Parts: sequence; C-alpha cells; structure tokens
Amino acid sequence: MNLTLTVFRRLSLYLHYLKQLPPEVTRISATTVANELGLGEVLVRKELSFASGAVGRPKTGYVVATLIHALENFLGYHNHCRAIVVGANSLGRALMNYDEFSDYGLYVTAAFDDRESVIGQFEAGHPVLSLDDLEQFCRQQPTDLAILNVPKGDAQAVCDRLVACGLRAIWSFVPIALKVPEGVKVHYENMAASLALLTHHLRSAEED
Amino acid sequence: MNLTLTVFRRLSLYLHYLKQLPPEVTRISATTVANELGLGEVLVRKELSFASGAVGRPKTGYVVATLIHALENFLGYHNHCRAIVVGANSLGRALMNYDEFSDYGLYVTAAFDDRESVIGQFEAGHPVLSLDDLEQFCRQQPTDLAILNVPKGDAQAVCDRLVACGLRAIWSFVPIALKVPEGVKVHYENMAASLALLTHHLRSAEED
DNA sequence: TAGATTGTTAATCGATTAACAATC
DNA sequence: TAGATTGTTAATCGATTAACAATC
Repeated sequence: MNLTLTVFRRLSLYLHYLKQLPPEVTRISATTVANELGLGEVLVRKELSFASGAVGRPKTGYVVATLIHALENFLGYHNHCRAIVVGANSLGRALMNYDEFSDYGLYVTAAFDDRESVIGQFEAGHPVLSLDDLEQFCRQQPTDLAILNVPKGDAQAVCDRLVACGLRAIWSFVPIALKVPEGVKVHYENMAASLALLTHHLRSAEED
Repeated sequence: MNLTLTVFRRLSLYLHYLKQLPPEVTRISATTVANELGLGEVLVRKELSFASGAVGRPKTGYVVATLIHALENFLGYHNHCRAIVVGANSLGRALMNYDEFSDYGLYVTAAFDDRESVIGQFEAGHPVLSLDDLEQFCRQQPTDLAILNVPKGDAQAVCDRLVACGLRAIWSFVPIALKVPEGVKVHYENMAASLALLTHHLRSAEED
C-alpha cells in the first residue's frame, strides 16, 4: 500500500475518533469506525492494518488502546521533529501558535523574517529572528523542516538557503514550483484553492 | 472529467505560472507549462481544455491572456463570495488577513467568537463579533460560507447553527466528522497532518 | 513541406469496493 | 452452534499516461 496524503489524513481522523471515545469503550470494530466517519469498512480495516499492524479479532474487533498507541506512533506522535517558520506574516505567526502540531511530534522553534518590524517579536514563546541569522541558527539547533511563507519573488532564493542549511523537507505556502535537489521533499499548501473549490461547488449546485 | 481538489490545485498552479510570465510571452505550449511545473503534458492539455475550454493551435500553443482570463473565471476570480470566520483563534485571525483569497473572489467579512477577550477586535478591517450575533449578522449580510475554527466540543453545535443560518459550505479545521444535511458541503482541512506527512517521509528516507 | 503541437482514443496504474472464506 | 467481524483475493472505478492521427 502507498502512503498518500489522503491516507495519512484518514489515519489521523481515525485517531481523533478513537481518542474521543468514552473510556468504557475498550474494543471497537472497523465497521463502527467506518459508519461513524462515513467511510467504507474495508478501507478502514486495510488502513488500520497497514498503519498500525494491529490485529483485530472477528466478532470483538480491535483493542482501542492498542490502536491509539500504534496510530500515534505511525503518525509521529512519539517522534519529535523541529521546524522553523520562514516568513513571519500573520499565517506564519499563527502556525507558531498552532497546538495541533504537537499531536504529531512537531515543534516550531523559531521564525525568520527580513522585516525590522517583526524581528524581535515573540510568538508562543518562540522568537522571530533576522533572516540573516538563519545559517547560524541551523548550525546550532538541529532543524528538520521549514515552513515557507515568504513573498513569491524571494521563495526560490530562500529555499536554496534552507537546502544549503541541510533541511530536507519544506512545507511551502508559496504558489510557485520550487526547484530543489534530489532528496529534498517539498509539499505545497494552497489554502485559498481549498476554500475556492468549496465555492465552486456552491456555484455548480446553484446551476442545477 | 471530475473536478477534484487535486485538479483544482493544479489549475491554480497553472494560473500562477502563466501570470508570472514576462509580458512579451503571448503564446505558450502545454509542453512548456508541463515541463516547468514537472507535470505530464497530456494532463496539462486535458485540464486546460476542461477548465478553460481554451483551444490551442498546433505549433503555436495557447494564447496566454485568454488562458489566464478563462482560468481566473473558472477558479472564481470574477465571482465574489462572502465568508465568515467562526472561532477567532490565531489561525482564524490569520485567515482574515490572508491576501490570496481575493485571487479566488473570496472575501472574509467578519469573525465570530464567544470569548470576551477577542470580541470587539479588528483584523484586516473586519470585526470580531460575539457568537450570539451570528444569526442576526447572517440575516443582514448574505454569507456564502464559514471557516470553522472552534474547539472540538463546540464544533457540531456551531455547525448546526451555521446550517440553520442558511450557509451551504463549511471549511472545517476541526478534526471531527460533522453531521450536516444533504446539500451542505463540508471540506476538512488538517494542517498538522499535511506537515506530519512530510516528517514521515523524512523518517522513512533515513531508514534507507 | 517538415516539424511542433494539439486533442482523442486506448492502455496502464493505483485506489476503492465487492465478494467470500476463515474464525472467534 | 450462529452471527458478527476479520482479512484476503478479485472486480471496479477513476485518474494518469502512452500512442497516434490531425493540423497549423
């Protein structure tokens, strides 16, 4: 099986669902999970077994606690990872405050920007540093990935610097295709497009 | 052809690419676009023709200006849509400031929250109102969709109120499956999962 | 005319679902 | 034992790619 973003998102949906179950529910069937989340039950079974290696018992289902632990493990909860935000605009600063990251073992340690107006600020206890200090910071603090939030025109240059600093993963909110060497993983996020697709559906619904 | 989020995102990638071309480039081939963006050329052609109805000419390609206009039209640039943010946490407030939305004709007009500490604030010129005023606001200001950012426990109740207000689309950042009537479209966003998948790839790469 | 490029039709690939035997 | 539920194998569905004739 192939781990796509779609699969990964569903796995975290399963995990959230399992975690909100009342504590007296100790076992659960894939059938129940599937119905609650509006998914196919075979899909749920396949993905649970893929991600957690969990073995269910016919008739009783899966042990909830085991499943939760295995999913957390697979999704990275127990495996800490350090990220920096590059470009401390309001979305960048919001991501420094974003609690949910810690559910996946992700910690934002600092932000970087080249605007005097934001340098020196603190967000959720972490500093906004000058972009000039990027290289020095990365040498001192092992950093795994960067959240890229800079203006379009700066994106490729900043990206090159991040790669030179040894980062191997970039989460880019900039809508241009970055050129990176083999071995560096880039994931593009387009918030506006996600939202706009919804409005597109609204319009098509009206036409019917 | 089916309009999925994947397709929609690629369309907006094409559009961004076309827009950053120097003005002297008036015609472009699907082959060039595909190569620049690292995609298959047949895919680009198919999606361009699907979304824009644009007709290319063998040998010369497509007229850039026509393509841009048609894509903007398809993606909603010329079709304004009003959104509210419900739950004015830092991500919610960042989305009120998010410039890119206007590229898709999206305008956030207000935010709602039930915490006294944020009610009355302004963000990008738009107010944070009391959640109590939601119904009244929606009666006075036609609103198309809501960006849902409230605590997990409140999500379903708030969602029900939004549906009762006549909203037909919800963009939810809350990781629970909402129950909505037929005809209401929900899109779930899981920022943390997107980022966590990247770190997962990092870890698997290390193991090789 | 020759070559680049389009758009279509058929083939492939991957993800989801259906069917079903195994088992607690 | 009978019924619920698992996990696997085969079928379907949809998205992407390959092949190719049409055409500027």
